[in-house]
Amino acid sequence: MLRVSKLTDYATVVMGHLAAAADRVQSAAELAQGTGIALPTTSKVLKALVRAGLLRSTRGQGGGYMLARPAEQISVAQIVRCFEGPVGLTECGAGSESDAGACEQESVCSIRGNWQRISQVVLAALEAMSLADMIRPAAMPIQPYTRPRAAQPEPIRAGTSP
Amino acid sequence: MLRVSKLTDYATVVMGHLAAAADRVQSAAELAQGTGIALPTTSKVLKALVRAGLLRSTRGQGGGYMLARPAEQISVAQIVRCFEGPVGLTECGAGSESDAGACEQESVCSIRGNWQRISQVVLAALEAMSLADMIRPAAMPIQPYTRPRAAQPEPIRAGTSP
DNA sequence: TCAATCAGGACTAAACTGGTCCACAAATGA
DNA sequence: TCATTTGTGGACCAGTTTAGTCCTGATTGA
Repeated sequence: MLRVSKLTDYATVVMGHLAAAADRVQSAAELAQGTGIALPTTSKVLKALVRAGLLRSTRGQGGGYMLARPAEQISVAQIVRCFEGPVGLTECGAGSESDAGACEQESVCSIRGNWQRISQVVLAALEAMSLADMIRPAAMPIQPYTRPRAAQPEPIRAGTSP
Repeated sequence: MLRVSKLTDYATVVMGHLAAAADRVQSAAELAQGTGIALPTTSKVLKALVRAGLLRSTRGQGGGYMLARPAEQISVAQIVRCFEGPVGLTECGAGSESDAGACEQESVCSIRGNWQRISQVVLAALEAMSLADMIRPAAMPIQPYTRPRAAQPEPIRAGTSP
């Protein structure tokens, strides 16, 4: 798939919703209704975003969630990382100390370094886009895409209701 | 994860192995041994690559696999697409005619267009790198990555044995 | 004809994801 | 002080996906 998980997708939508009314505290219920995402799921997403420091929450009556900082200072990469962990297209070296020695095909593994570079480009794209850009119709601070050859993938999605 | 599947990963390794000895037919067993990937799995990967037109196979004694065209003319995007389907980070609009109407949050869904652009950058990175580049130590025809701010993800991987 | 080799697909086990729910903690206002 | 509102943390489950294996058949060359 090379997809971002649904929760990540939801997160961008929820964050977008919060960014659109940046100075107002909104409760999980409000956000759930506003985005069309089920309340328990919205809640789950919100909790993760708070833990990651992207949102601030207040409890009690009149409580709810707010962006922890201006939308311009929140990158899509930060949101993605919060649900997907460190961004990288392959998992070589990312963890498993016990695996040491598993990847012995030195001869072939120049491939690894190149995968890393590809991942960095992906990461750069995610870093370059802020939440503020995201809620603007077609803002895009990253370099344009030049179509390489023939037929290409169809559009994609974000923000579907569950 | 924002990961490519293991099969995709294996595929780049196997293709790399074939590219390294481009004029020689190699059997599945040979490749399995050469890459350290289990034979049945190697075989599965090879079949998929043939079906996608990236490899040519010959049966019978002395049979095996070869690149369908020079490594310079095979992009990483083609390999990825063979296992992951159309590249796109979110699934909005990718299919499900029955879902029409599910994504009604028009207000928020400028987000969707922006996800599409991010996906295009990813795709461009994958298109830009050929299999030939991939087996060269650090070749990288795509623009360098400029580190955005503080701490960042660790390295990644490709080509681990199963 | 026989052995080597690929082709296609079924199948299983494990892992992951999405989604729900519950018991608890904190804030607020009466 | 107490009831109510709201977030917190974690457990849990069902469905899906993924990785990996295996089997049966087709093709080819010796």
